[in-house]
Amino acid sequence: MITEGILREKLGGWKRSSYCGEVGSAQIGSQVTLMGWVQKRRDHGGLIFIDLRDREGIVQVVFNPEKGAGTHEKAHSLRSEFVIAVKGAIGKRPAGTENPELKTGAIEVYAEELKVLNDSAPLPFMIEEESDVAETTRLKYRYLDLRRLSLQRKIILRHKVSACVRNYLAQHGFLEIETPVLTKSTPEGARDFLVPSRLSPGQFFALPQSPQIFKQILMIAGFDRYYQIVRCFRDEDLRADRQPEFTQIDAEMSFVESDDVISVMEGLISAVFKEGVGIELQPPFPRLTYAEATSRFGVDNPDTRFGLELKDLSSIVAKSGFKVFADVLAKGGVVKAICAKGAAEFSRKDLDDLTEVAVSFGAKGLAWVKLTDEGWQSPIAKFLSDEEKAGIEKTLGAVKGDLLLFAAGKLSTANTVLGRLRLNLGARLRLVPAGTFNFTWVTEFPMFDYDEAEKRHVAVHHPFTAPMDEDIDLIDTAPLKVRAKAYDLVLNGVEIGGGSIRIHTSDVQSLVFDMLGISREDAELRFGFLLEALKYGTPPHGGIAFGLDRIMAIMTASDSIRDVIAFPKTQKATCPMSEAPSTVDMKQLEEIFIRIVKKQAEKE
RNA sequence: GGGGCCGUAGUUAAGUUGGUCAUAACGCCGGCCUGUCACGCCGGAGGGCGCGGGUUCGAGUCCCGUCGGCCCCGCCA
Repeated sequence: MITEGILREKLGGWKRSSYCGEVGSAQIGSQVTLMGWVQKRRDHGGLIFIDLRDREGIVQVVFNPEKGAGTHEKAHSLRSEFVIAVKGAIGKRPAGTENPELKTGAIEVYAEELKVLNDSAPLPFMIEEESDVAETTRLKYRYLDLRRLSLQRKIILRHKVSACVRNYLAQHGFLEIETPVLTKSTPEGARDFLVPSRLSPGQFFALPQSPQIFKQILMIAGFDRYYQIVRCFRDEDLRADRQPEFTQIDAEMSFVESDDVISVMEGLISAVFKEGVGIELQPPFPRLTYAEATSRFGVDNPDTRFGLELKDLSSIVAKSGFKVFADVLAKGGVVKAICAKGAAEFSRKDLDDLTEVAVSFGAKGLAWVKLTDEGWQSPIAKFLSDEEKAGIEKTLGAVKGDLLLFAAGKLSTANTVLGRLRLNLGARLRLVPAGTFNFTWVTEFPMFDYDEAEKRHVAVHHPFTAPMDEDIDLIDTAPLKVRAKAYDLVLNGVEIGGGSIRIHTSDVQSLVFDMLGISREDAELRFGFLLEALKYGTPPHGGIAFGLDRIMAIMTASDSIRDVIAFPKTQKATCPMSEAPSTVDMKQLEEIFIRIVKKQAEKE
């Protein structure tokens, strides 16, 4: 009896005959042995119903006092999440008692023998399909959270996708080769996680932000095609789609150009989405150049599931009497706008919200126009001529009932502001169709960007990306005009992967380092082994890396990648379950020659 | 580094202008119940409102600070 000490029986040679979720009408009449967790007990005093759960699903077990009083008595003591084994016969449920909600709802198990393998303390929260429990609590008891079938299905699907990736890439000649986790810090890019070396006092390993250099070295070594499903580490602030450790599907190929990589990877993504969500994608996927993507959608990761594209009105309002527009244009800026169909009825509050969005992305303010029965309703209407108004309406395809939103300023600012407003409006107006997967390659990224804070050029992709052949002479003269052989794959407005053709000659690599303000000495110190390797017969090569977590999040319609990672971290990069990170013993610190320096506030 | 939202029983939440407001549902415990699957019915236990100050005769309710969570900007080659 449970009340007099816990009853915990041994398996005693019992073998499971199938998973709970796998029994069905086909087995009616046959004997089964099932093992799993008690999802729910419905005790009628006489009949007792137990929903028995394992990773494949739930089946109803019936305990009847007339079929073994001892077994029935034991069933009475069962509680949620007790671990049990049941022997019995599969039977068709009596007419009218079928449960269409359950996959196994046509049948039930008539229990003859029961073993209570383990009990369970009362739960901190219920194991339910859909949970509204606070995420911290769920993460603290992640093993319970993961028992929820909805979460198990996501983790299981992730496994299937990984298996599919390995299968596809192996079939296409890619070799799975492991690269070091303890590696060398490369100051370009994200902040590194550092690991002190006990055997080299004062020196540190870094956890890889990606296996970038190693996979290039593998190409130099002649492996021709490499892949790895690999953990990467970046010590930056977290987001819903960013974890400090995340998983990449990483691949590299030799003797290829951009189109070759893209083509093989379209096959991979198609295989993965067939496996994952059962849809047949139709490669080749649409492509946009970076210039076109930012011009039409405002961002380099365009969500192409809906329209609401940006239009340039600069030429129309070039001689405008509206000072804000005129001033911006005089300074070389642009005036762009979007037209939200049917949004003329937006309230003052709606417009305030949109203005707030615009300002948060760098706008000075937000000019708007409602096209109503009375014509232009807008704070700026009086500054614009009829001719200008007509031109704006024509360019935007605006009609009565529409709302027009304007951004004036630097091209990049105007694009960003309208691009983000577009996304906000897309959600607000429910323009985004559910269940669609729109893939777009974005190509011809700029090689360099200018970092105002650091007063130097930085690589938009990474320092090993090759420039486009026709732009190579611009590196010295007009670096910001140089386009790279880089490509991102965007799915529903989310960057799910990116890659490039790499520089495979040491002279071009040195030139690019020069451009990035990395001195010869610095380059030698940081990437010396790569520069050295490039000298010894490096084949042309390129590759790509996909964010597996993001792909899985989209496939499973999850709001956060935390839902597709078995053990994710909180926004402060902690693990509520293991309570990592934590302090360590002084002895451990001494061994690695580390001393903790307290923050000023703590000293006092 | 910054902005926003949140923190009341195991869980999810309600708590008016500060004064029986500590409340509900689910869960849990006990009892009854042979067709339930949000089982039903009866009874019961359980928190002092994230933490620390302050204002007040009196504070989940106001103020300050702090910790934690989530979303976002910066950051993330």
